[in-house]
Amino acid sequence: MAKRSSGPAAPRTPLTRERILRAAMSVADAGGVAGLTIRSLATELGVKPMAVYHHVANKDEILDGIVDLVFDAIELPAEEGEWQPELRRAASSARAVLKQHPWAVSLLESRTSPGPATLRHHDVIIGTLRRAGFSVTDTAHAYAVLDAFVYGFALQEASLPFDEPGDVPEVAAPMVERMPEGQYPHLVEFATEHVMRPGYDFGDEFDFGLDLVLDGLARLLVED
Amino acid sequence: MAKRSSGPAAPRTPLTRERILRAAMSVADAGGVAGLTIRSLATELGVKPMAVYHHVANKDEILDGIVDLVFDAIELPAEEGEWQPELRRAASSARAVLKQHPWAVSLLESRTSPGPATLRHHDVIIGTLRRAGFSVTDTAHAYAVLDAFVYGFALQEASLPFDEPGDVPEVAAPMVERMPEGQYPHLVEFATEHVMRPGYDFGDEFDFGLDLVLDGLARLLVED
DNA sequence: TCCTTTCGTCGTACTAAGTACGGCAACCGT
DNA sequence: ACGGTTGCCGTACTTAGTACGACGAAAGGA
Repeated sequence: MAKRSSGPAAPRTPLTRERILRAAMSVADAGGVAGLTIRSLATELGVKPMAVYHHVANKDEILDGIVDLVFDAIELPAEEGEWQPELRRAASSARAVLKQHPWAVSLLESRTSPGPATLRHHDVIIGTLRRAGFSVTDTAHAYAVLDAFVYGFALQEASLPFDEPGDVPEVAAPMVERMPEGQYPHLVEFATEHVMRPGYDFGDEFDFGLDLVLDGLARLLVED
Repeated sequence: MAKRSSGPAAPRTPLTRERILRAAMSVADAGGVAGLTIRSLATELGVKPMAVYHHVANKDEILDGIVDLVFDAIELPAEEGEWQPELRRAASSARAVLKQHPWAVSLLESRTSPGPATLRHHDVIIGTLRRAGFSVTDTAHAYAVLDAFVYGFALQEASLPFDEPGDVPEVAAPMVERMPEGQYPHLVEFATEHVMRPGYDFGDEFDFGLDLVLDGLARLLVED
């Protein structure tokens, strides 16, 4: 059988940090962070638990790693484009990615050591704002609102009890039923007259909010 | 010794669901959600672990419970006031409470069965928006942005690696040092020229963002 | 006042998960 | 062919959630 080595530095192709993190993402996508254990991860990789620990120090490092992978998947604004469309695209991408990996949102809070993709992401966004003409102070303002909105929206989406807009009535109806009569009148009105109507999709609220934020920021620019 | 019974229904005053949830909050405040275990909770209560399970079904119920306690602590807008100041007050309160209990933010995502205080909170906010004159659709828009911003901001605050504004330089300086030369130019500029300057406090960004959002919503109202 | 019923608490123990430690085997260059 | 290196695994210890059943104190009736 032919050797598989193709040069001076060709190891055994086994289990790299990279492969571990990818697998960890799959497992988390399938079963949430709670379902991501060293053992489930090892099973996914077709390997015994302790093998993993030769490539990462501990589970926290895995969690940090997959958060950074998530940031890596988010589109960055282009250097050349106008700031508004570029930031809109980046924000939409962020939202889309976070929707695909809902566990990422809750990890954001507990991870305090940002990886390279995370830093790059922040760097490029800040750069876009500065180039658009925002002062350093206003850049701080702008980035804070924008990020807060995107993360917050993702957090809300992640905590929705339904995945598909079509599922809403089936899920919402029993919840409304269980509410004590007249206790939450506005909530009931809101649910029956809006949320449970056909065509409702919470995700649609994203564009509204994003435009509101970007408009507000634009106003900040012209005032100077 | 006198009996302690003061009527027909005077139980033993021992370990109620209420006391358990309060204690769980304290433990989480002290050591984060990770530090909240049935055993640590039992210790805090001066009781053995299994005693807890006579008042709650499982740990998830405790987590749901303390999330609802957090919502309970958030001020509600008053029925009589004007919508803008009232929502501003409610949002500020939410942010303050979430800052005190940073673990709550990450729990929001994983909990899908809202408690009474949570429902009340939503109900009153929706009511405030409706009374202000927002249509049902616009109420949905408005609530989504506002909540996204508040939660997102809380999420950002919770993931800051420092607690006190004064600590910033000590924490940020080594992070900047560790960044590869020229890799993140905007980030470095931002850190050195803004974040590490005396007087910087990320929390100050909240009011800016909140005003931006509320202004945007007000504009929505007059356009009709 | 004593016994019984009931309810709250506890002891024990099982399972899952993170991970330390040391052994072993496959592959490398010589 | 051979020793070293690298990567993988077996075993086992620790912590955490929690099922099950026993124990003990409080409340009510005889």
